[in-house]
Amino acid sequence: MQLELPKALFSIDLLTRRLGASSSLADHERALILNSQQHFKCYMAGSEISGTDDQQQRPKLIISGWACRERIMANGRRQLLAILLPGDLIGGWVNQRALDLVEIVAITNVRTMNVAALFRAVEEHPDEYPGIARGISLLRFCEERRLLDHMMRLGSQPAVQRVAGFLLELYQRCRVIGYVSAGSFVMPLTQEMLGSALGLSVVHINRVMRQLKASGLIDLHGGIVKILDVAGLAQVADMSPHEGPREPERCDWMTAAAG
Amino acid sequence: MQLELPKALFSIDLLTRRLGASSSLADHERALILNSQQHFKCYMAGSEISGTDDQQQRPKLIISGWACRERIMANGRRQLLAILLPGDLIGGWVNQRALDLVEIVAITNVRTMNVAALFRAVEEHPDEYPGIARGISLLRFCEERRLLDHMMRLGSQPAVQRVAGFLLELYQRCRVIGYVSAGSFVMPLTQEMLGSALGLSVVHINRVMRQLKASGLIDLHGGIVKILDVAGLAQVADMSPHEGPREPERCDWMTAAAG
DNA sequence: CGGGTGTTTGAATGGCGTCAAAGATTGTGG
DNA sequence: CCACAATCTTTGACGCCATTCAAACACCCG
Repeated sequence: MQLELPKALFSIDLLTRRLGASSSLADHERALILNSQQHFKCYMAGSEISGTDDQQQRPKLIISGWACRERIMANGRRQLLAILLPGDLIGGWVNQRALDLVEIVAITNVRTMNVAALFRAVEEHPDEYPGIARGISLLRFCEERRLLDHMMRLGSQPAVQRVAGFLLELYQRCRVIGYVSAGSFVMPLTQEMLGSALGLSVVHINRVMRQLKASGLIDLHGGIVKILDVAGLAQVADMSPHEGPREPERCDWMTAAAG
Repeated sequence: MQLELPKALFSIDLLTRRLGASSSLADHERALILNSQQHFKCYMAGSEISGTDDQQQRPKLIISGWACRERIMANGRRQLLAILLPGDLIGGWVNQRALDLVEIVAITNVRTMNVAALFRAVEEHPDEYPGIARGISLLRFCEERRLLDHMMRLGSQPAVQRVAGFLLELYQRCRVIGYVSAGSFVMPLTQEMLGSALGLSVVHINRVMRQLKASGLIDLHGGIVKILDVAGLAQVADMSPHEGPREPERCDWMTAAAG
């Protein structure tokens, strides 16, 4: 289930870029990140990355692959609370969050990096690594905001809007980490997983996807999603098309999500 | 909209009990809390306690009254993300959370206490006030956990379960802060607000409430909810009644929610 | 080639929303 | 103290969105 792998090629870039997204890092901060390049782990698709009983909860960074935070109810239904992409942090350290008690499961094969040493260094000398500290906070903040966005979808949007908004979010996140080319990105979620994330049945997910394809908003073939009309998709995602006028191009969450 | 009020009577008890819930407080910690008994504010029902533009975001403790975190979508629908009761904290300080950017609105008249001075003292000398620091973390942790629970409701439960679970949560929270007597508590949420919180229409909330009353699980008159059958309500909340057997009395979230 | 998993489609059922209108409750002013 | 408005609750009828059931179709892998 867990095999040690040789040092990943692009993990340095990924980690540096993500932690330094908010502010430029000083040289000694970059050096600290470089020294943290170790303790990789690999999880097979479907295996558990972090369970509810996992007390230590070593903080990790996802280097490659997709994962999700999922909770299963007594009635057997499962709910995907969040999708985790390369460059996302998991595991708390201080000020443990409720999110960190939710089980994390690998969707594809996932490679992670243990950032416990890096975190410890930043915590013990917070004044020495202000850029990294800000980067960590920002990453967590963004995930929380995404969680609230998702809650809005579940609570007050019909199926088409939910799917549209969710796809847009994935698109924007993939774009930030360089996983989009020519408007397309690999989307390894099955329709059943999409349903579990969005609170919809598999069958209905399928129908909605067909509808979005027919509308010329997206294209979907062999696990590759192509966003054909970002603005149109954003418009669908934000409001039901039959409810009154709306100022054009006010996709504020797009710019916000790019952080 | 905001009027200074004389020192509240029971706010000391409330604050001490909530911050000391996880561990007993030292004498100098109690003293710090006592010295923080000032800067009260009162908000009328329906007014905004904390907006998205409110940059300073002074941390406050709700002394009395109910409030909610709400977000409004482009299509006009509003979603209550969380209900805030006396003894709940609002406003971040360090490590700003995404939740703190959501508008907070008073449901009833609300009295709050500014705990900025107390927070600052704890942050500057964390080793001196370990009990209070733990208490603050615990309060935040509990709200996050409730948020996830609510997300589960919205994503994967039908109407009856949602309402049952939500009422049970309110009941447990009211019980902890001493607002339950003889199984009853005052519930100032209108059915429209319940609908906004649970992603259901007013009409359907009404039907579900009638159903719960007819089942002998709750009683409801004049804004007062009486929980007649806690175990039964928990059973309804956790799983749909028609889906297979289920081990009795495994209401794990009840004990967890009492923290 | 066959089995397993994921996708696609149809038909039927039902949960929940919408519309509409009639009570019930509360608060306000004369 | 009563009348009145405003808000909230309750109920019925109707329609639609989404689920469920069922089966056919595609794809991947051993």
